[in-house]
Amino acid sequence: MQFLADLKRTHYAGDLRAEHIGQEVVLFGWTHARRDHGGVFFVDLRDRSGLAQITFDPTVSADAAAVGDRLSREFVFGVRGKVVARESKNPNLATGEVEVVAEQAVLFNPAAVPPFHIRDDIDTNEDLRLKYRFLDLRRAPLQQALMTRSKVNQIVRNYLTDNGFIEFETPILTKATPEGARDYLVPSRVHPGQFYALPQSPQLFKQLFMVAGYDRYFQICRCFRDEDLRADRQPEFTQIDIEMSFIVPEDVFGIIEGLLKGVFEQVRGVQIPTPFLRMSYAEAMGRYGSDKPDLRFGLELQDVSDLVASSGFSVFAETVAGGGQVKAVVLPGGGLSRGRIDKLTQVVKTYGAKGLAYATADAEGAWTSPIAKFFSAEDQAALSQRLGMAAGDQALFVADKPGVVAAALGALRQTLAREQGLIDPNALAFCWVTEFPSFEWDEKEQRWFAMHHPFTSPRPEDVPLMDTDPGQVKARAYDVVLNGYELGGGSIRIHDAKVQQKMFDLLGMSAEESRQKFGFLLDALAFGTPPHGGIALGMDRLIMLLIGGDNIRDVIAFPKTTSASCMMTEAPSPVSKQQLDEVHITLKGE
RNA sequence: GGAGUCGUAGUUCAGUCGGUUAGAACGCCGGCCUGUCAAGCCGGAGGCCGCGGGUUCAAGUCCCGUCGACUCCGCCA
Repeated sequence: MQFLADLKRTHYAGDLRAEHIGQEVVLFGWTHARRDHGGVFFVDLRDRSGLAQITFDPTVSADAAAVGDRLSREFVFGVRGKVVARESKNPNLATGEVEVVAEQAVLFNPAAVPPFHIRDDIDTNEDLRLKYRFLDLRRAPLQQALMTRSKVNQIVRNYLTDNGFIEFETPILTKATPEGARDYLVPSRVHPGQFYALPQSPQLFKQLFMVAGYDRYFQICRCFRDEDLRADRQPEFTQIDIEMSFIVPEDVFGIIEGLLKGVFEQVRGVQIPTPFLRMSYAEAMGRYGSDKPDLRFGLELQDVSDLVASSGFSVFAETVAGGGQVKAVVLPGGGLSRGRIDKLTQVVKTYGAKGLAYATADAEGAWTSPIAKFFSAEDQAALSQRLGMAAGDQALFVADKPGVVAAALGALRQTLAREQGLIDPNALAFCWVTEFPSFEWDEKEQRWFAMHHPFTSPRPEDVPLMDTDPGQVKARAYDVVLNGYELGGGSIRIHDAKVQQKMFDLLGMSAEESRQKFGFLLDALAFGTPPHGGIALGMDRLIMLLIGGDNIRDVIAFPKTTSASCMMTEAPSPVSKQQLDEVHITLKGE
């Protein structure tokens, strides 16, 4: 009987249990560890399901033992044998009640000594693990992340298909877009000097599916943005992309809530309550200093601008007089040392704050604080009361422009919560953030930019404001947020060619320019476009949050480093002169 | 583009005030061992101290630059 041809795998190693005792099994896998006692010896066979202990006993099979004797770390082998109960059980192993006594074995392939230990609790530098990603991927945590990812793909497809969505593909080689993220460009060989771009998202294509009448579209698609990386951002990432016709935002919310409910139930076995909390952008920024608020803890931002406007503390008074804000976060129980506050001051400074004022209240609301001398006893009591401070509570203040106050205190809030252990690791705090401004003013370029994208519909009642006060226009846009991460975002789109043209005008795009860049869209809007809208969810972030991780590299099989390189393939890399010639490119300085 | 942290054996780290031959654990190689669980015991090999300059009688250690990894700011419609 030959392995592979006659002897097929009967089980995965990690699935063996007491119920299999007495059965003959065939296992294939890698040598995880080996414990040799001179006579009988043990080899842990590892496959994608886990480990099983193989016992090689020369008195059972000398041939099998001879094969087993050659096994070293990561050698690939197969074994046939009987499952037996162990003499001494291992409660730390899922298969710890049983072992397989080898009767026949085959060495398929030896292995070089791996550059790092292939173990679950590895502490090796990530760059080395990325260089040998195929070894890192043998580890259970990564295998589980990728298998979870596969499962989510299937749940999403089933759910959306069951709800009448149709899955389509859209081009990867497409047209460069003037707004938004930096494009990855692909030179054209056939058209010298011209370029395709990789899609930042299939935005316009999915809208055109609506124009074409397909009504409900989805795609699990790769998107590309040539911007700097973060722990939750890769240059190529995967979106669950959705678009629907004849809808209002609530329809999108319902579909997404049902989708996420199903995913968390089937993957984590938890019930998440729906509908999710809805919160305006203004409220999110005001209370949490973020458009993606982490609602797993309190520490809300509180405005004291009116109470300090006429105080003797000129930093606060002048900030308010200049149109700024003074806001505070209160840490119940306080106890932050001077050294801790210095560290937190560094945190807020990275967001542009000039400093961090602080005060500890007593039972009467009187302060112990370097700035206490600037406030009367009445002022101190009034501020303590406004902030709801009990004895010993510590307030941390930032005074600045609203944007700086929000960013600084928002980050401070997050840092404090983490350091003080205020976050329940099992909590899942979903919410929708709505009513985003349509436009933000760019000081440097002295023009309006679309906060979401230029195809986002303003609220109908705000359309006239586009002419008079663009900063006040609210968009029919929405983000779904989980634990402080933006899980996805979308909007109701413009389906009126006149409004779309108005949008391009406002963004400073001439008629010729808009026609050249988006002529096909303007054409489409003229040919019977239904009201429509949609959303895209970040698949990588979703998986990361599902497994309780904090870095999307851990849920991507072959991720890139923060400098957008692949340590394994060494991409990007130089190309030959001939390849450059074919696409009509001359390198600078050559 | 900017800030911070890190870079010493295959891996994870230590290395004092700049001073003799750069250490430990794990891994690796050899030997012993019949019930281990990352087995154990004995022995051995293994170093471009990221790279380049500088200061010094002397640099893993101090200074400057550079490369790479990570985290963050800017950026990410």
